[in-house]
Amino acid sequence: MALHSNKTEADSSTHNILEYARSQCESRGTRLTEKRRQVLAGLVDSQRALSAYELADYCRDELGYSIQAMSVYRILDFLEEENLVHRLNLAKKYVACSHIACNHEHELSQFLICKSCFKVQEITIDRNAMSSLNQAVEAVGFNLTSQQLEFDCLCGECDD
Amino acid sequence: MALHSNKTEADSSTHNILEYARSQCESRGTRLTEKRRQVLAGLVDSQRALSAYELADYCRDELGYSIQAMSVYRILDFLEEENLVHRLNLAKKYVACSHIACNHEHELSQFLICKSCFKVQEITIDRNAMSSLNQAVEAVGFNLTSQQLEFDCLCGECDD
DNA sequence: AGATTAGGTGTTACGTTATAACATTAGCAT
DNA sequence: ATGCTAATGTTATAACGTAACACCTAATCT
Repeated sequence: MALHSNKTEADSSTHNILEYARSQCESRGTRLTEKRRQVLAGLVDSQRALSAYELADYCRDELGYSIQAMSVYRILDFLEEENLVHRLNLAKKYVACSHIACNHEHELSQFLICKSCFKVQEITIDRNAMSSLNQAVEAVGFNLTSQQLEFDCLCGECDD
Repeated sequence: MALHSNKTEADSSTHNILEYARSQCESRGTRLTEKRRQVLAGLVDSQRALSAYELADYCRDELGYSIQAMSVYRILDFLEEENLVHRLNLAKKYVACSHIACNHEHELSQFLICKSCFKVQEITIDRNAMSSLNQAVEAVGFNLTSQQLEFDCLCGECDD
């Protein structure tokens, strides 16, 4: 029995995503280093939103990778700039972009975050509703800093 | 010159709000203690969103009240239960409810938070837009935990 | 009034998220 | 190899928040 499970991090979908990430970075002239690949793999693999510290633990405990929490922060910053992960301010956690391996240009999406189990669901809100929101905001002299909104939710499993 | 400015915390509008808070607590059988009154006064007086620690500093430096940060947390919890303040999760700060001194039943409101100066503006989003948002959320099996949404913004003064 | 009880506040310690600063290592170019 | 830049390791610290316990004050009961 191994010291850690080291399960097949690279199952088919994870593998596809990492391949996409590699080509994405290559085309942008950035480097998807081994550590960065591992952090992204951990986040994809977990299928949840994780804090930087939780992600460091996950990489160590579930995948056998050793990455310092401080490095995780830096790597998450990098991955966010590459549009591979999203920082969720409300939950103070991070998720892999659900559209990573999609070919189509991704729509502007919003994030539903289960406050209990931290599953994250991306949705795309009706254009009229978004435009009505933007109008209401502008009417009082404000502007949204991002159209990628986040909403505290309960998912079906955690809701009573 | 005094050790602190101790400016007239109880200008007319602040005074009205504190009077409202007192009657509100009285009718609910809760106690608006001196410390609680001071914390609320500080938050109203600042006219911004403040963190618990910032509020403790504000009370000390601007109003001459000495309140421990830990007590501020407890008092903010109390004031939130009394519907006198709102916790803003996105900004990790707190604001006095803008409708405190209004007589009319307050509409369900959303909070626009300037990420730069932390001014907070409450708006009420179009009913159709809110219902369309709720439908989109429910369509994927989630539910909003609160209709009092928060949006990261820039206000007119801070926006370029 | 005095005793009892509950509520409120002071105090200390700790947990979590995040950043800063500097040392060290790895990868690349000349 | 030399040197440069990027990436990571390491340590310290800041900001936000909670937990636990001690102490004090206010309300209630007899």
